[in-house]
Amino acid sequence: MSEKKTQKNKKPLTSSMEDYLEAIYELNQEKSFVRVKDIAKKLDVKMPTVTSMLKNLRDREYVFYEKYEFVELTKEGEKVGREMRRRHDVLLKFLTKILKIDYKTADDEACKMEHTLSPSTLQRVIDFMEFIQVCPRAGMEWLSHFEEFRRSGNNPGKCLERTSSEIPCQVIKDRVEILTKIEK
Amino acid sequence: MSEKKTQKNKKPLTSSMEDYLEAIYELNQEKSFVRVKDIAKKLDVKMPTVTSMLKNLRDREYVFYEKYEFVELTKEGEKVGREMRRRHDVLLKFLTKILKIDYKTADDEACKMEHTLSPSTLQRVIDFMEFIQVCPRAGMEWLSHFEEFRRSGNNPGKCLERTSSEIPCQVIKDRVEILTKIEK
DNA sequence: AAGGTTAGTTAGGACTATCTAATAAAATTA
DNA sequence: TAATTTTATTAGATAGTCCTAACTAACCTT
Repeated sequence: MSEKKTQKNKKPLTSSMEDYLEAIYELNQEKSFVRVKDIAKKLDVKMPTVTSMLKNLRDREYVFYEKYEFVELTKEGEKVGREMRRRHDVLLKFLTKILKIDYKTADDEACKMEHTLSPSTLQRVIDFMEFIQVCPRAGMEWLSHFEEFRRSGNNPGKCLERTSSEIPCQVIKDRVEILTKIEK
Repeated sequence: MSEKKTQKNKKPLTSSMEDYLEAIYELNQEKSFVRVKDIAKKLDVKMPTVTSMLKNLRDREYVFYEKYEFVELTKEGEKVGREMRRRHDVLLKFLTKILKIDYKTADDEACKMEHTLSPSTLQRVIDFMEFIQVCPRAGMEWLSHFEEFRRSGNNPGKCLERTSSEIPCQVIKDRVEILTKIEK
């Protein structure tokens, strides 16, 4: 019996903990050292809250932390921080580039969503964005009609007009394919 | 300056409270009377947790509740419950019909997302789905290529082939450029 | 290097959401 | 109706996240 210490004692992280790790990850990229004050500011909490969370994260081995010293992420902590950042970016892109939501709102929403979506759903969002880019019937030109559509009170409008040109472009088609593969 | 009681004492609801109101709303539609036990089961919590939440929601005037009696939503409570259900449905549709996520997963994700999205973002999701339906270049037939696209490891495949002759070279060129930028 | 400013910590409290164990009321059944 | 079962409540505990107030360490600045 007994959960061995080898099992690494992994209670799952809460959303809040993920926020802290993401914040530390970002600050670390900007500054190379991370202070309590900056974390507090970024997350809009008071410093004592940060201190107590750091102790917690230290116990769980996501950060190195000794009092009055700068904070550093452990390997595991960095992994989580980077993953949260990646999720955030994916969602932000989706919200701004596909749904055409303004940056500030989208950024806020992404913050909240990044904790809830499962990896597979997130991947599906990525795939969908890629599909829109690559599929010639969609693409950015098509998507631009979405804005029109909304502005006109969800009236089909120009989107109903077909494009008429019939130039074959095998070469460019190939390039699309190559690009798609490169991202993998 | 005193917050008048006329102002209705509105602390914002937590996600958890929203869950309870949604659950009660749904149970009410199935059964006409709602018991503590059923709420507990639906939300996967123990009965005492429900009891204490009901007291809380009663204080906030979202439910009528007297001990040992059935629970009912107030007008306000019903409004919230219905709204949560609506949000859930919108997200479920988006996840299953657009992103092609399987029902069970989508339902779980919708549960989590319904609390975080702002009304305006949710509306944007609705508009986007409508746009896809209405715009002739997209539509369900187009969307069916998304499944193909994924299955083939995100290879444009048929989606590209069958329409490459309809799309002007310039559009595809632009798309290549955009694709390149977005992945940066 | 003394004194002030800034940054960080400790102590202690509040609130939410959950649980278990014990108890009590309501419903069912024999 | 009395006994049993089911449903619900109370009491008390825990974990997590946040706060304010008071104190302390580290850092500048003269």
